[in-house]
Amino acid sequence: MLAPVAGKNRQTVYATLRRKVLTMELPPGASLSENELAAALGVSRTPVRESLILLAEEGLVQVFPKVGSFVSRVDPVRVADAQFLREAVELTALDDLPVVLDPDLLAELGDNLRRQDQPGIDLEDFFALDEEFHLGLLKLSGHGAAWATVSNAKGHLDRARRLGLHDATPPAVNAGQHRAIFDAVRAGDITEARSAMRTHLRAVFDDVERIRESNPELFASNDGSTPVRRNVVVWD
Amino acid sequence: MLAPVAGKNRQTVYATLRRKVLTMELPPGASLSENELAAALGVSRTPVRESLILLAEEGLVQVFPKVGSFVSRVDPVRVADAQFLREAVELTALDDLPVVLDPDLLAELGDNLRRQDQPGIDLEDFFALDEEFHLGLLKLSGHGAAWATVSNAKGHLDRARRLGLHDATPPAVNAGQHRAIFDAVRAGDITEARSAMRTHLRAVFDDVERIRESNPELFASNDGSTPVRRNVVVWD
DNA sequence: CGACAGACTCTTGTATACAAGTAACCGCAC
DNA sequence: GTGCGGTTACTTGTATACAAGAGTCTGTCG
Repeated sequence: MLAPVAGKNRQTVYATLRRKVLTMELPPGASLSENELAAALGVSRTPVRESLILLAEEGLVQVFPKVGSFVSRVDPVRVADAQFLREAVELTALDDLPVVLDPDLLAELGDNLRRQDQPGIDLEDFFALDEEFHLGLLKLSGHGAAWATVSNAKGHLDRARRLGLHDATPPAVNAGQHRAIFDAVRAGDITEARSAMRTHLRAVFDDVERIRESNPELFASNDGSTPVRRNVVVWD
Repeated sequence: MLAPVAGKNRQTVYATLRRKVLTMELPPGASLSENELAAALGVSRTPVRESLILLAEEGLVQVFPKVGSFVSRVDPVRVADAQFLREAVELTALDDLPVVLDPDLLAELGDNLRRQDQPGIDLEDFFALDEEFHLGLLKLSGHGAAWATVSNAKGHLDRARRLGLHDATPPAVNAGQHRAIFDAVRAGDITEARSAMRTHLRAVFDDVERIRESNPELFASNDGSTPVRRNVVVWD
């Protein structure tokens, strides 16, 4: 059951639905009836429908005319695409690092890393710090604006990571990789920074592959056929 | 005046409006009243509105509640962002080129280059070939899917290029740069390919800067202030 | 002549009504 | 039991009605 939201505008509905999809509260395959969502959120179909159109544009939702709307399964092709895009952007950004690094951003990143190292850290908190860390690195090279594109493209990747908590690399290991990148960046060793970043991103990608093997039902088939339509309605 | 479209569905309306914005038929600052567009296209407000929402998400349109919707001015920040993204993706893709290149794709690229070399080629045709060429290079390295993201992000860049035809690098020069990239790729010289690609993309970026100097009214101010709202209605 | 107030028009945002089609379900015939 | 046909409920797509605010224009008053 979805709780009604405060504001009844489209932005709120969109943000709510997007969050629920990304956090797997609405898992892949879940049915997203415009009428049901509108009733549950206490608004009319219009803002719900417009939100679904945007989510469909991001690939997080699939709309089948006259049939229904469903949360997308994780598409391996899109995951690989996001992985490549992310590597390309984050590695190239390292090449553009200025000689003198912004001390404020450096301090922020250092603080971020310290928080990542907290033992028993909540996974949602860790993901948030992870996002912030990578965004911070991009800002350091003056390409913070590119994060929006990367973030948008890697929606599928994130969903898989959030789900397969068991099979994923533990936060402590990720935090260690983050620190390796950060140390190399601070030392001005671009080559080492690139290497560490590549190792880190590849590890994330491998996580997704492991998750896929243990939770195949959340992934789309990769045989190039038409996407699955009728799905189990997992929600409620 | 906009001619009515064949199909009355949203996809058609969206494609029509997007094309008119990208080709500058609807120039930056043009007013986009949902009612007017609906009447002109022979549909209701609904598909028009949904199309405008998508275009706004791409940054091609700005919507001011209770005031109006307008074609966005070219935003230098977004242009630089798209430039960085494009460089990152296309250069990184070159690193991933396989040892043995797909002969079909090579033939396609060669044919494309021949068509680019036609003297007195129409500029719209050249832009189409340009797109196809860069997409082909990405396909060659197995990352064709990334083009969608690049293409989406570089909307602002394309608009500027299409407009400032006078100040832009002539097609023949661009075609020459394309051929230099292609030759290096075919020869397996990744370093040279990267160099040629960088030169080419930087030239495109410089074009935009020249266009900006001669057509400042089409660009948003880069002082970080709020975007211009009331604009000259260029259309009709 | 200038400034201010109010009406009016136009805008987007939201809610609702209608249209068209799909798929599931139920009952009947065999 | 099994297969088939019709009905029914539900889906998205589109059109329209209503709401609320912003901006302009005009008339009036000082």
